[in-house]
Amino acid sequence: MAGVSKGTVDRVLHNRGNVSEKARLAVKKVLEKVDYKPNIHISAISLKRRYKIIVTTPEISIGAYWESIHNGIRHAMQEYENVKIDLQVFTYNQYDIYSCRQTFEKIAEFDMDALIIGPTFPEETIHLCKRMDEKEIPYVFVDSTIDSTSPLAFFSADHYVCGYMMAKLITSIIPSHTNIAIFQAVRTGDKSANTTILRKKGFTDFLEQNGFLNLILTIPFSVTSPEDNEMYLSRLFKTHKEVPAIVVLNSRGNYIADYIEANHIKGVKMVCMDLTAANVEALKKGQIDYLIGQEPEYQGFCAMKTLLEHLIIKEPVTKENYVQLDIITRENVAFYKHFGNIMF
Amino acid sequence: MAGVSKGTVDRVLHNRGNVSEKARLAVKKVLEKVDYKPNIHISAISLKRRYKIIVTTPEISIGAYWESIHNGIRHAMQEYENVKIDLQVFTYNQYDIYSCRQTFEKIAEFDMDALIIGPTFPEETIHLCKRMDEKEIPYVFVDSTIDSTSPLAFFSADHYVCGYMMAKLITSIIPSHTNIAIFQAVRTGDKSANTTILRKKGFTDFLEQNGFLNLILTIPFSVTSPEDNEMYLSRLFKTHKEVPAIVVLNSRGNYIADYIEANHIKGVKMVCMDLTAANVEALKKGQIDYLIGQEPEYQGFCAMKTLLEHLIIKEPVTKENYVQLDIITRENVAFYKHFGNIMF
DNA sequence: CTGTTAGCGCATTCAC
DNA sequence: GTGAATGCGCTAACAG
Repeated sequence: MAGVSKGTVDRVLHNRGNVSEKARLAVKKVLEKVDYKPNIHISAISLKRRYKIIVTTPEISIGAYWESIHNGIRHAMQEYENVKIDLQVFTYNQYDIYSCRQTFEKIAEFDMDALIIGPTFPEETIHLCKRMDEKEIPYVFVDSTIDSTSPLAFFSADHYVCGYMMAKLITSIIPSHTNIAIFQAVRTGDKSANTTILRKKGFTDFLEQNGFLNLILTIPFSVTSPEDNEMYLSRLFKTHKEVPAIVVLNSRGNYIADYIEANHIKGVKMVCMDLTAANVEALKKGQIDYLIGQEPEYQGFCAMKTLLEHLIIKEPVTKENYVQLDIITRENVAFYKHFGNIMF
Repeated sequence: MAGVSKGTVDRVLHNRGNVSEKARLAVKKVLEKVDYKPNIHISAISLKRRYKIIVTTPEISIGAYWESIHNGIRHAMQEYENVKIDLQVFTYNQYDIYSCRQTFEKIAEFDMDALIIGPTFPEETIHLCKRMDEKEIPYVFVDSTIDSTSPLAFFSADHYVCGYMMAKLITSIIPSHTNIAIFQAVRTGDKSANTTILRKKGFTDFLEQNGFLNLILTIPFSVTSPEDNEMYLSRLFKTHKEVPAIVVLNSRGNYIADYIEANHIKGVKMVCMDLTAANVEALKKGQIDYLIGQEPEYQGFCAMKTLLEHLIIKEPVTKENYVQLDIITRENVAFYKHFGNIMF
């Protein structure tokens, strides 16, 4: 249509240069007119290039939160099976800041085309991102985003709203005088995860803004040395004659639910995070009343998909992407497929 | 690998016959070994065939439920842009059984490769499906499914559970003695929609099973002649000194919310269905407390996607597909993209 | 600076 | 029954 060959069109499409201004304009005009959209799948089959992509997140345990994110990532790779991807995964211990630091240092040395980061500690992440910025390697965040970085995009829940909703839900099912115990994970290196901080803020803001006067008990919670939890828990249930309501700000609510069941404590209302296998079980048994889901598969899926689309056909992407905060009860949990539901 | 040419492999893949048993087995064996998966996108580009697909649903109004389903259908077509599809849409008046009957009669006469049905009236739908079965034309349901038919698949919420959840939600935010008014749509021809019946059953079952003794007022609700609603509504709020809680079993909760606002009635708790533009607005304003979402875009998307995959690469599909029942509040509504979220 | 050619995985057509 | 040839939209290597 523009009176030039495929080769020239291709050069225009990918700004490869070596095209006369006249030909370039002619081609551009036609592309505009026919509203040309490249087909990424077809592109991919003919593309010889291999992409090296690195993924770094907290360690993956089966049936837990981060496994879902990785599932989503793999799922995107399946959908773009024609794209030749070399994937490398580096996990770190999310409860140990030194583990994170070490892993990130190592990653920074590698060569790659893009990076997916599941961040926990802000400073370490910022440091890694700086290195990527220097090398102009695009990176995207999943689970949460970190200030002072410039990712290509992020896919995260709004953790402030998340905490806010947890407060709304727990207060909707307990008497106004009931104490509320909030559990948050302790981490070596004394840094809280950025997500926990935001959730806690949202939680207390809700109570304040809506005039709730429940006594709030903040309780540390160790994933690495569970024996400490026993102490806190027994103290919690002994010192207060009336059982408190419980909110767990990380995905390990099932630990608390198990303690409560093992000790035959009755009447505890619980709101927890994430559809881990163990949490879902506790929800079904009625130990947990509400779970908040944050679409981890979808996050991983979108992260990888966005990256691939950016690498293959340039096109600008939406940078800020907040995922759904699903309110799950024992009634609707069965419909939240641990793996499905990716459109867009 | 099997010592035959591409042509023979293709014949085996598509059961086109004209292949010796020996060659067929050799190819099958190799396909098995390499775990061959056809790539539907690449298939589609080389496929000469055009597919004629008909969609029939209730009429579409902007910002309303059925528009979302159609959006999802179109979205699937975009994702499979290489597939040559001739789409024809026939809508009927969902509040008029005769309109439905007439539309379905017309459709039954047409020739097509596949059909997507958004059903309302069981008998009319069964009749249409019988005709399709005779001609061996595959059809899939969206929104709800109908007994005594044999669709290729259906994508629907579990409407019984939906009603059950609405009961749980409304009772969680009202005092135990509050009356509950249930609105359900009236339809000419005196047939209720199948979805309404199921939701109502779920609703009353929840109350019964959990010992709730609230007085239930069932109120008819006309979408076609709204002037009748005024009468019912004013009577409702006059005869009962204490304002009742309200549950609307169809997607038009905003009508009631508007009445309540226009008449300055305070303190009404509401649980309604579907993220229509008007309902979302009422939710944000605080008129509605909970909305139940049923992923209409996703339903439409999956329906079309399933059909295409069935038409192009045969492979068996999952027949029964229950979608998420999302619990939406003013806090999390912003994250439910009216258009996104399609994986798998 | 430009056009030609080959090839990606797949379907189709036609001659053997 | 079978294989070879052609083409879908696209990238890439190369010859001019």
